[in-house]
Amino acid sequence: MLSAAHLTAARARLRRYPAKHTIYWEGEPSSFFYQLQDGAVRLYSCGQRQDFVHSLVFPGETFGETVIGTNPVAPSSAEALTDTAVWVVERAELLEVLRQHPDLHAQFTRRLVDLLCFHTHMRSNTTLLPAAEQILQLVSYYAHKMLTRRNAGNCGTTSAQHCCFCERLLEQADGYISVPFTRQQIADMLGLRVETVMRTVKELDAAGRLRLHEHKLYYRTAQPALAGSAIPILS
Amino acid sequence: MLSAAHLTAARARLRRYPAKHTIYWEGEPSSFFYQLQDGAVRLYSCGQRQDFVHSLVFPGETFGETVIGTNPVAPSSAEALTDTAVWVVERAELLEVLRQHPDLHAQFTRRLVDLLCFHTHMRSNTTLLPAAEQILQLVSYYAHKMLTRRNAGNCGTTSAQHCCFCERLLEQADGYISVPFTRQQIADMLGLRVETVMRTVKELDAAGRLRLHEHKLYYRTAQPALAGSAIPILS
DNA sequence: CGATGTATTGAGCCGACTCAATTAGGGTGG
DNA sequence: CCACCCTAATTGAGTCGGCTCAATACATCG
Repeated sequence: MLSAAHLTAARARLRRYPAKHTIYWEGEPSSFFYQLQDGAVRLYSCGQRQDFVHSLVFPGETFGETVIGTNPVAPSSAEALTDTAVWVVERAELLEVLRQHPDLHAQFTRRLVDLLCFHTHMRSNTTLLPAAEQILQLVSYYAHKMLTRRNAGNCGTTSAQHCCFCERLLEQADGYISVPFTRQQIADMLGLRVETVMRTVKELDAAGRLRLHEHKLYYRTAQPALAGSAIPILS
Repeated sequence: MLSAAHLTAARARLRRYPAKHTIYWEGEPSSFFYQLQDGAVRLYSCGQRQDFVHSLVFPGETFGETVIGTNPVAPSSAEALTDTAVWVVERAELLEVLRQHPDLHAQFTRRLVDLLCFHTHMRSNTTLLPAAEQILQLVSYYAHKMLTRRNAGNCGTTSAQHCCFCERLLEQADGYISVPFTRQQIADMLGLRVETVMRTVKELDAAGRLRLHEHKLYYRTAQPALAGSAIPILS
């Protein structure tokens, strides 16, 4: 994440996109780097029968990092899920700022490493785990990510950085949080079908690994609080 | 790839491993960065029923890049496929050398971007494409990679950097090259089963998209040379 | 030649997908 | 508050690609 000073140094422009607007298409030459200020973005690939969502981007996170490669081509499309505000940085400016600020470059590199680990992990999950485990891991990953945002105060209506997902993530008293994704979104992130997610989630509920209540999905982030004990929410 | 000077600056040690030796395990804290000098390495994850191979590493390529993250944990296991020689660099040394050499850091970052693009692409392929297309794309990717190595003279018995795969990759006069992978290796890289690869490859042969001859697999890297025309091998 | 590893093939199973229909929840204009 | 609309949630029946299991054929190497 670039600080305000870095954004200024890189001549970043704040652009606003309406919901469903495509910021760039997979396969086209990349020219820009992005940092989401407000809203939500999905990175995805189109298929004949379905879309595959590589990841969701939350405010404060960057995307389009691959622009710093030589002769870069977008490996995915980017679409605004809600009305969004995005800092847009030109490739050359980004390269220059990274050159001028070694610490930022190091931080940028760590972001790449995180992305790489995420995709590596998801890739082996897809191959090696049954649908139920994949769903749990996905929900767990995003739940922790959103809780961290929430706890850092980066979210909510008082912050400049709104995120429809984090805001909809309601913590329950008993250590469960509501999962702010639709079945379709979960399916798209795993390459599964809505119906499969539907049925698998019902099984997970029956097995006590998730909870279903009034069509909403709940995930346990912490052990149920026992009387008198104070167990912090995992982050 | 680090030059000899960089390796020296980073106090890299050349270590040799026998075939089938595991260099590190998925899940354990990472302490080192590696650059393959000689041999071949596979990065993989173990599953209950099968292994999943994230990628193959050839001489001159690096692996374990994720060690530069904060609190790094290996996202995959690394195993020597043949007898290998590997330059091993301590995390702290790598960080220091990258700090001292901005150009190297930039190059390192581009390597991460390449890896990210590769995994992103493979991930959408897994979800969106049928087995036949996945096999073609995989073979195409590695064929080009190995041909590039070959053409750059980094391979062969006269070079210090041997690679059992590149050496086995024989070019035919008609623009076909032999694919140096076993069906099992292809299956592991795609998360498929040997039998599935077997059957799909036969279909691809029938469809003229691949060629099977005496149990060996051939991939067309260039158009069949017409009389009098000089079509270069794609790289 | 025997051992070991890879290639092949066939039969049957199964999880995930396809297709189609129905129900529920939320938001909007009247 | 109600009719209407649209998205999301559900459910059932049937299909299919890829997997499982088992057996056989090749190939290479000591």
